[in-house]
Amino acid sequence: MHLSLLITQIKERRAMLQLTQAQLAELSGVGLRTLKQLEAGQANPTLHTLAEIAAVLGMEVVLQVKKNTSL
Amino acid sequence: MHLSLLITQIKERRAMLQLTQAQLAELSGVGLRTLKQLEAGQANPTLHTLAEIAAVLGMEVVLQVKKNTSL
DNA sequence: GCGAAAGGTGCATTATATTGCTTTTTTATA
DNA sequence: TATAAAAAAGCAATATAATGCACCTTTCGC
Repeated sequence: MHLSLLITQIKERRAMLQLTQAQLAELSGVGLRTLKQLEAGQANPTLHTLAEIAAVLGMEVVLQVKKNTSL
Repeated sequence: MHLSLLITQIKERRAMLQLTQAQLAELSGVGLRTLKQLEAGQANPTLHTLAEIAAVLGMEVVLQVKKNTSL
């Protein structure tokens, strides 16, 4: 998994929308401390938390089938 | 967010690969109880748990930009 | 109908995600 | 450079995800 990619996407998207961490936290209903930890890569967020943040950023969490399946 | 959609995808994918919950739990390293709760819709899994399960199923968790952005 | 396999659920414990508060560090701007 | 805004980090409390175990229900073969 690429948590770092998700984090990058969130940070870039937030910057694009010109939102501060505090604003995104407020809009998403997620605690500021939680958002900070997530962006700092110091978190293993729940699906709910990730989805709430993503929603405000105009994104959604999806499961995508990978090209090269090992099983 | 559509937790139900993610759940459906996981269950269908597992069925497609002809894996039992016990087998998927074993392969992903996730507790059987955890997987059961997830498939039963009684869970708010962490990104790590979801990703581990998805990986075994040949899928990955991604953030997708939605068409209709409200902000 | 019986029995086995798979799936679902109650209960309790442990690990950890979430949170607020405070302080420190970084960034940007006058 | 000052200084204000934003971000990062330490600390501690609370909520809850993850887990195992036991037990019940469903499904499906014989």
